Amino acid sequence: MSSLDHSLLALADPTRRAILARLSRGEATVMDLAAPFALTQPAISHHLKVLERAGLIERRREGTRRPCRLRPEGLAPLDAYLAGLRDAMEANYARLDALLAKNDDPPHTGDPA
Amino acid sequence: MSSLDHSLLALADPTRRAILARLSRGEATVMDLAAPFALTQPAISHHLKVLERAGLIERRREGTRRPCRLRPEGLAPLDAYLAGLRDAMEANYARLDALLAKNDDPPHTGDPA
DNA sequence: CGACAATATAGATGTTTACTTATATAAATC
DNA sequence: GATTTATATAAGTAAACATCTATATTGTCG
Repeated sequence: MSSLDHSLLALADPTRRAILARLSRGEATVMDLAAPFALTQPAISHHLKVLERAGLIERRREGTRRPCRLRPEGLAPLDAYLAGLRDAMEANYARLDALLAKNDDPPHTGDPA
Repeated sequence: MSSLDHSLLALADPTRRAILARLSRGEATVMDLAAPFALTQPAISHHLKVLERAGLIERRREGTRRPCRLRPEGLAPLDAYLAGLRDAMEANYARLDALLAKNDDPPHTGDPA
């Protein structure tokens, strides 16, 4: 599974985005995160694993706690993909525009009604 | 459901990203798209509906065909979200860095080994 | 070492999602 | 108007996912 898959799957869940939003206000432990979300601790642990696999967060050990924090580099694969996709979209759009502009006389497919 | 949800859910599926990649080489009909993907036509139709709901593609009528093409504006919600997330991540990171730099003497938690 | 605290893992369950086949709709062509 | 072509919708199924409860792990403190 590609890094892009992991990133997009991680972000596709609203709970995980909420966790990221919470983490953007600073480090938090699993219990910290579980509280505002009306979810059990195992559920949060699982979400954190998904976010970690995606490279969007990282965790350190602090005694029995495992505080998480955001990991900015984790966005790189997504950024790269979106940049490429945007380029492709705009290039394609420009090409279509050019094509449509050229076709003042309709082709053999009875196209413009 | 937010526009962001729709975008991320749409992109989270590899088949749908492959469809976008194919569309970046130009317009295509449902049958055009079904061929290289070893999927049935209804499956593709469903994926196209998801992509359209996300605003990532648009379709026109051409007789009995429904050619699809990419829709660049569709990326705006995602771009906005990612920009905000990146800012939050970097701000948080900078804040942590500052914090760690200030703590040359370790705190009461036996932190740096 | 024993009890407690924070997190992880396992197993089970309900819901969603991707997919299939079969059928319906819509437009073109004869 | 009947047949064919392109797509959409419906109904069913299997796999994936988020979630829970229960339990295991790991580290701290008395």
